[in-house]
Amino acid sequence: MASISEVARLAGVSVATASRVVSAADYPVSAATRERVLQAARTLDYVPNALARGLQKSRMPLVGVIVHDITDPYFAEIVRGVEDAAAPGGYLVISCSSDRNAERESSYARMLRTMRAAAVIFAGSGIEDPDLNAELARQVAGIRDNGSAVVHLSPHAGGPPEVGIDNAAAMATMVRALVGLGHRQIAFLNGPTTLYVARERLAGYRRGLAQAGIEADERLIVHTGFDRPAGSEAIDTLLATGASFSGLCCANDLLALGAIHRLSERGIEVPGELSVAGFDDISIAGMTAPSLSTVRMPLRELGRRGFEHAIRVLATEEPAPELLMTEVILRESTAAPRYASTAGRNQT
Amino acid sequence: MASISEVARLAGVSVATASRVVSAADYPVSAATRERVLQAARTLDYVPNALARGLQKSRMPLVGVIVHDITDPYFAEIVRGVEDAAAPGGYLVISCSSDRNAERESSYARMLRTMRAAAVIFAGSGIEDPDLNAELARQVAGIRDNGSAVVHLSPHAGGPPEVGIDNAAAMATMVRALVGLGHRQIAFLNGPTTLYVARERLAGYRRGLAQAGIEADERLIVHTGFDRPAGSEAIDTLLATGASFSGLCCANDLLALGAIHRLSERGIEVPGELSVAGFDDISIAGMTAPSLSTVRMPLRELGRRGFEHAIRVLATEEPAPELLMTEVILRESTAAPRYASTAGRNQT
DNA sequence: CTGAAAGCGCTTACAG
DNA sequence: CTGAAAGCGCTTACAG
Repeated sequence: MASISEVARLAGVSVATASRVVSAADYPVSAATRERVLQAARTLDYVPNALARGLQKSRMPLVGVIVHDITDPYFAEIVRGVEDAAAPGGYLVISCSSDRNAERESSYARMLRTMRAAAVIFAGSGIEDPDLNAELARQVAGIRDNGSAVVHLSPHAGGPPEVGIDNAAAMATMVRALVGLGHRQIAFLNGPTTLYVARERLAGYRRGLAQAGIEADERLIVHTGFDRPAGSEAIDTLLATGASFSGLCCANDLLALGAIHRLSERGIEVPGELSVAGFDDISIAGMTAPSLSTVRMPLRELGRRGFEHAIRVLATEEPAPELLMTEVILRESTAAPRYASTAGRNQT
Repeated sequence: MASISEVARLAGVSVATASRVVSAADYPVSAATRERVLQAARTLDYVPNALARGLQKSRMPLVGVIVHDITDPYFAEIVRGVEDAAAPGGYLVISCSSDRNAERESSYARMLRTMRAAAVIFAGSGIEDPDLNAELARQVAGIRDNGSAVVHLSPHAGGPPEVGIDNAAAMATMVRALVGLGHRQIAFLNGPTTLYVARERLAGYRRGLAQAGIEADERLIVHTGFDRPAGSEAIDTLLATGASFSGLCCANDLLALGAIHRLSERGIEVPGELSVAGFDDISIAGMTAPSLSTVRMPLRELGRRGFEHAIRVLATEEPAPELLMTEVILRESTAAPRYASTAGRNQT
């Protein structure tokens, strides 16, 4: 691999000058010299060594995105948004799947720190775990210390996200949408209680009911995981309570999809007998049968804006937190209750 | 950020010694000295600078995975496999979505080269495009020149993958499985003809028919894209031909899912009136309604093995190419044809 | 077992 | 507009 000194030699200039033409776009260099250097770089297939430059700056054009699982479409979409925003500026995006394990999050944060990544974006919700969060906080402090940017897209131990949405308000709106359809007995499949985002969505569920003047029935709230199997299992749990309900709000789409699958296995019609709503609007939400009513999170934009936020932090701009818009999308999985609004499906 | 020299000073040793204890695990250092250095590193929260080390080695523990789109579950799964294999060794994984644009592939390859990524894995099929492939070949040569590893998981302009599957054989097996169910008229939704993998799968379709003694009907072959909308559109194209068929093989799962969706919109029952099969076994294939019959590609393992292959290349081991096993999985989207095996659904 | 020193490939004051 | 030189933070022969 040709180095800048070889380019300089071939062009008959100093490495300082060569460096200026290949890197410092605006530094004054005579047109003739510039041309000679560029020509030399071309003939040698010169590719600058980003490590040498990064060593100077103590920062690499690398942005780590810490996700729960890149295989979860929610996160894939966010990562794609980050990529789209990052690529034009020459930044590369590192995917870090933590499986919601705080230890792995810290470990990834440390590796990112080691490589002096310019930015670290926490895409998933924070996990409640005092010990490990302390370790994570140390890594985050170290990253910031280095002048790198840290951005959260979801609530976490340290507080609200720098770029995010209002989870509680959005969930409350969805609950009210179901009420608007005529539902009064609405169950809730919550995500892991150790996840800050799940708490917010649960709070939103309660708030939505309260706003509609409906008292929450604790039997209708099931705490589970955040993936499809968890949604299936939760249905069994919910039905076992014997409580009646005609609507079901889920803390995310994957839960809703799992729930619908299990409901179909148990011969319960959606939305005929039960209306089901998700949250996130992952890409497959519109493609399932029935298609899923959900809260649209601007996932790709979230990734994009998260990166842009980081860039502003790197420019020491101290950008203000941003709240992105969400939208309730009613598709095929929700409908007016079949019976009178006070009747639940278990009410026989 | 504390540097190794600060650690050395605090421990009262030379930087050479400090470096040896924090990095060269096996280099002989007296126990007492080692302990003092470790202690110093701890109190200073020393995090080694991977850039300085990478500059030495001219290689960073970074592996770039060039995918068509990280949002496509096929690729997300592969990237996850790479992550799983890479993390234990301290490698970080870079996601590069090219959108099947050869220019963006080259651009990513160049950036990866700039950062001296230790490995570059091409997860998606190569794209036929002489000009751009020449540019891509230059970048790949540059990467190899640097001592980094390049691994393909799918066929490409340069030939077969280092780690992959036998696409043609697998598709032929699926065709024969449909024939085994009683189908004789089997249509094929092919991916983009510019993708080498699509060609192999098409060849497999033809081979499967030939093996079953069935002559291919060219009207039953539709060339389209590789995503869901392409599958939907292709159904319209196919039905417009008026040709009759009772089975449909698709070059990938997304196509099959799009096809099923459109079929349902047009009131054609799957598998009642038409059996549909995909290829890849992406994670949602088993969760759709009807669940999708497909060829299971060991996606995650492919990613894992791809990384391990790269590691062996880095150790100058010249590993042999690997062929991973596939498996035909018959789920709900395929069944015996409703009418006599010679009857197609358009035969009224 | 330990250390002094060169060098990896750049960038950037500083001087001219 | 151009160049000599220091320095970013490590690793690694080389010498002892």
